[in-house]
Amino acid sequence: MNYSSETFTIGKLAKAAGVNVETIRFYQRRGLLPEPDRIHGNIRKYSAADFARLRFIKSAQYLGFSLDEVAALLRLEDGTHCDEARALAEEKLAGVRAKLVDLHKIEAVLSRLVTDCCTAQATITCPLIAALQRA
Amino acid sequence: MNYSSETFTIGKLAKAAGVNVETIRFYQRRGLLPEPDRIHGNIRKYSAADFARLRFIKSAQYLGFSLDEVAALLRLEDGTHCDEARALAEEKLAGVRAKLVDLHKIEAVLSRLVTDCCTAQATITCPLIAALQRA
DNA sequence: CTTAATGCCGTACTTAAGTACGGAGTCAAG
DNA sequence: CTTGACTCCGTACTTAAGTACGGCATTAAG
Repeated sequence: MNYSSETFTIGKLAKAAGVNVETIRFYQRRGLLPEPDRIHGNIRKYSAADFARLRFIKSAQYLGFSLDEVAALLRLEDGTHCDEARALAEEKLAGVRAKLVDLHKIEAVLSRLVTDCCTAQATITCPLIAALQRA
Repeated sequence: MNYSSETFTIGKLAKAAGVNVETIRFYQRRGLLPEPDRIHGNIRKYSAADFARLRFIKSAQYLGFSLDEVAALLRLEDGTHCDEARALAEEKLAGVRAKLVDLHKIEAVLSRLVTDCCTAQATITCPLIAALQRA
């Protein structure tokens, strides 16, 4: 009966994608994954397409898209809404660049703090904490 | 009676520090701010020191410290635990640098996605979404 | 045939960092 | 002396993205 090697139970899919079983059920409730066919009465049967979709979700998430945004992206999946997808991506990109600017500043402050700390042994208060109080 | 210009009500302090009144009460419950003296029976009276401490919390938070870590930092305030403060900062710094690496990668992917999108009008599917599916 | 592993389901819990709410008391200005 | 703005308190709610739980059914292995 099981002529296709490309079907997964929920457990297999979870393991393959490196996520928790509950996460898949959760994505289903959120509408990010379609309710799959069932076999043997009640067991969810996933296809390679489901696996790809799960990977898509995880990639987009890594790129900073929230699950709501991923859902939006998935709704544009037919390729006729290129502009909208692009707008979403541009927004994300702007956010990422802003975050980069901030993180570079933070890195500078933190690394200065770390080098200052304990070089000035004479001072009574920790220079790191003192600096933070002035920051 | 009010001979000091350096006292705040909770509302004034909140406004001065740019936070919500409830946030101050919340920080008090978390032990990040001391319970202040009360005047007129029951009104919290804050000092410039409280204001400084609040600024400290917000700076540290901006640098990526969680409230728990801020609390730890504040416990080291006497300056005799420079090493520990430094260790915390070094940990944060490592985290920030890792995040920077990731964000740079993400920026590259996203900006390529954005430029690819809609340049290849011939394709049926949106290149952005297709790329994400392969990512 | 039995037992351990899965699967199913709905519901509740988690974490972080606040925000909001409702009712009561108080204070300063007009 | 009243009105509107603060303040007090404890409790409950919020958001995001899951995770965990408990009870029951099914299934694969030994």
